[in-house]
Amino acid sequence: MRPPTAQEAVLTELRRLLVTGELAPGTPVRQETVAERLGVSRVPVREALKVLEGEGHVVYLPRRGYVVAELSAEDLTEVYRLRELLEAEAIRVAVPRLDDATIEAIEAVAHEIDVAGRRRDLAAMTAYNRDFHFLLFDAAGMPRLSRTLRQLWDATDVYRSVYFAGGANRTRVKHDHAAIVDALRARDVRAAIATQKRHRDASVTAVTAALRRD
Amino acid sequence: MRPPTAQEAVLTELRRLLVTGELAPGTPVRQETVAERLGVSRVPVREALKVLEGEGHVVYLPRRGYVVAELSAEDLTEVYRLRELLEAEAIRVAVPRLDDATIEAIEAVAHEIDVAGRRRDLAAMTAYNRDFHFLLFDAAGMPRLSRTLRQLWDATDVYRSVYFAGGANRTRVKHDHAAIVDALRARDVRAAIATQKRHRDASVTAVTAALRRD
DNA sequence: CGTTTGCATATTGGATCCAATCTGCTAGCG
DNA sequence: CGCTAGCAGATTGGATCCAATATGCAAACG
Repeated sequence: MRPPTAQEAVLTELRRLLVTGELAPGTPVRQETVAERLGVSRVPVREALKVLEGEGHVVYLPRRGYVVAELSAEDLTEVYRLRELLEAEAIRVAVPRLDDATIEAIEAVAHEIDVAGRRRDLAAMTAYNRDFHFLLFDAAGMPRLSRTLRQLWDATDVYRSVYFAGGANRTRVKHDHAAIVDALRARDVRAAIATQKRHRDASVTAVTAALRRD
Repeated sequence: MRPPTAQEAVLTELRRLLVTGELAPGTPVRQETVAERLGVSRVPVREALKVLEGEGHVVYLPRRGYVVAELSAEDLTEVYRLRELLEAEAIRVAVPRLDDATIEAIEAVAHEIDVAGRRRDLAAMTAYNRDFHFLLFDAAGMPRLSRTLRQLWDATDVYRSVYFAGGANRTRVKHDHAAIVDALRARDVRAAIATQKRHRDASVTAVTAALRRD
């Protein structure tokens, strides 16, 4: 019963279609199609699309409609560079503020990723992975930073799921996350930032490779 | 002319109302009121509001409507901290890429700020001031960075205009801008970043003071 | 006297309808 | 044979209408 309004329901569903790739980059989004698929009129669909436009998931061409955004290789590098700067700041602020309960919550989520990985549940993995990292980022207590980081993560969600698909990457992720948790426990800011950077770099090369295959 | 669609016209007008403070922080935005004031229906108004919601200019409460966002002191500090990180990156990338024509354009805009200041034209000053800084930022060739920075600038636009109101600040701004241009001419990244930081810090203290007066 | 219930009004959310524009195809022209 | 004009269908943008919910006030109740 979460969505009291239809626009939110549409938004949630469109997001799902976008991250799973069912709505592939480059394809136009027909308002009528989306509307009747979800059993609503075009009005809430248009409002949801405006939100997605602001997040960069779709591009809007007046009188022509909305098209699923395509990510260029340069755009991808830029996203990861900005993540590097902002995630470092988030970790810098968050680590000294972390309480034990939060660290344990983070570790618990890391375990969930592993469990989801064993049953090859990609959707759950990406969702838990996000939780893992944002539990840490949010602990900085900087809502605007969190929001900006979420935007950057959103932009590459479609492409990042390919990273989890590879079995070799899964063990790597598990190892990286454990290393991050260790750094948090030790309250070691430098180690946390460095580990997070290595972790991120591993995924950017994988995603870049996936992007080139298009 | 420019706005082929009504939603864009509404968006532009609402932005103006927000930046000038005619729509003060905390006041609810009545869709009907905006609609009839601009001679359109509520539909394009709602789409424009969704964009502004994404930018953080208004907050949306389902079934209750939109309210002009208020900026807390913590939020302000956060915005400026993020600007510090991202503007440094923009300058780092942009300065080595700057050609003489761009530097002269930047200097020309600095002169325009001064001219506008002499005739006490606050609106023109803030607009030119923005041009001055974003000519530099955009030169980094990182569109997503530019977009993020614009969002951060937008968030504090209402409050920043008070800074330009003070005559003492005007001469300070003139001096700072000249120092920035000098650093650009010398292709001195460190100096440019340091100057920009001092410049920004001066405004944050002024804006914080203005905020407390609320 | 304070609290709560019920009702009238204001306001939002969504559906439907119509106008404007874009797309693709066909036919006419040079 | 290629190119342009124009027409029909598709699609978007916007207006209007109706339903659902929230708000404010007043009267009834404890």
